[in-house]
Amino acid sequence: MTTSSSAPASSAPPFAAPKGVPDYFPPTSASFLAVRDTLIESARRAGYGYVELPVFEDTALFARGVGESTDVVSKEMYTFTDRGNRSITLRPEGTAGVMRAVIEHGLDRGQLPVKLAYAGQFFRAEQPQAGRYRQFHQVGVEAVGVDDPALDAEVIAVADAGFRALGLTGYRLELTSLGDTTCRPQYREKLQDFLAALPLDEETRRRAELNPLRVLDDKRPEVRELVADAPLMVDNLSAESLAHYEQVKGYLNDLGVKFVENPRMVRGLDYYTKTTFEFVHDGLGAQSGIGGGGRYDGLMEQLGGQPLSGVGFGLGVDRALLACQVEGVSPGDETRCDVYGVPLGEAAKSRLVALSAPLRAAGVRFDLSYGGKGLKGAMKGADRSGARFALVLGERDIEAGVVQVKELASGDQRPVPLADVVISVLEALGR
RNA sequence: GUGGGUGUAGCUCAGCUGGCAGAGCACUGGGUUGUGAUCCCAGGUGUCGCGGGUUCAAGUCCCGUCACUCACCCCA
Repeated sequence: MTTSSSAPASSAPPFAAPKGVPDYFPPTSASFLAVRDTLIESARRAGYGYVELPVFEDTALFARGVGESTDVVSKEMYTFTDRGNRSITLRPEGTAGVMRAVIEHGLDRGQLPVKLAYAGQFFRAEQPQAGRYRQFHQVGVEAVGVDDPALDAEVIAVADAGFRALGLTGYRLELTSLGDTTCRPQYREKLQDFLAALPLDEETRRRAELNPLRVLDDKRPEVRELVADAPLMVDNLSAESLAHYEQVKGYLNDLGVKFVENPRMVRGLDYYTKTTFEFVHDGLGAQSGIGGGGRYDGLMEQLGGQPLSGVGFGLGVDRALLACQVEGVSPGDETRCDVYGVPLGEAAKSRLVALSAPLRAAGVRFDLSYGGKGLKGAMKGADRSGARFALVLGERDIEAGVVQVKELASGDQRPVPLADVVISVLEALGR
């Protein structure tokens, strides 16, 4: 690397990442990958097949699927017009896109349920905050086509197992039911009547009109007190929804998944029905939800497909990673390489470069010192790489047909024949 | 969109009521010519976010501005 001395030192970098988007780089990026992969693996173990879907879709898909009146659609979408004059939106959530793909490719015409998992980034133009980014990452699953409470429980268990596999313990699962198309409208009216009689401020009154459930979840103590006696959805469920809810709880007990009921839980997306849940972690600040989901029985039909039920979740990779950091667990924590090459001179360098191919092919994570650093600098590189062994090679070694294998932690060093390097290294690593 | 907090070295941050730019980590070179981490020595570490004002004198006080951040709202 050459340094340019012509440009004056400047305090501000020439470019900064757009507002509210995270950069992940080593060593944190290793944990990020591990979190994402661990959560996907949990879904894979339950028979969910991976789907890779586009990051942008027709704007109308989200407007119709997520709901026009939601905050997400009304003010948080990244929407633009493409060169064909189509309105395009960067996906703010995952379920609508999966449903679109299921319908478009007729995945629901085979055996049901269709069980799919996805991972990727999502976009919402919100004010950034701890754990809330404008580009964030989720792992999600959707199970479409079977209205079985055991499936609700499975989805929840998959999320729980994923978090547990990460080593997380400081979270809880909150559960409730939002009812169905018969009982929810009735309850909503009942709740609005109750709220209308309360001395609420203008802002809250407006919210009561738009989404009365949300008022129940207000953080202000004085409001909480006012709504303490408000009617609750769980007390006004239809017979069918109530039975469904009870069975979900029963299956969760069978699965050994602990939960607490929170009848005041709010979901920001319109499509949820019946079972809804959220994984909450204390210690993340205000954005405490590390995952959430539920059942969405009207969504497929709403998007022009068959009237099939569905249930799924979205788990926040960024927030799960934060939770890991808060709890002091570091998934994916490993050194950068196993073995590090230290060449002395050009001849040795070309020998080590040549060796890197067979070593890596044998599964050894191998790096070497570039740039002609000299022994001291190259050894320093070996140390910083976290490698267990250094391969030191100089003129004397080449003449003798050997390479020095040095264990960095102990300082022990021994020559091995150059011809047997790969085998010797594998042996030294205990493989 | 609305509030609070913070902007000093690559990173984490000191710097009291105005008076010469600081520490640790990291980085580079050296301390036996073929050995790192430890130890010692030397060294870049800098528009003190930016602009204006007050003052003999501003990192410090005032105004503006931008950025970051936390929170409201909302949510993964």
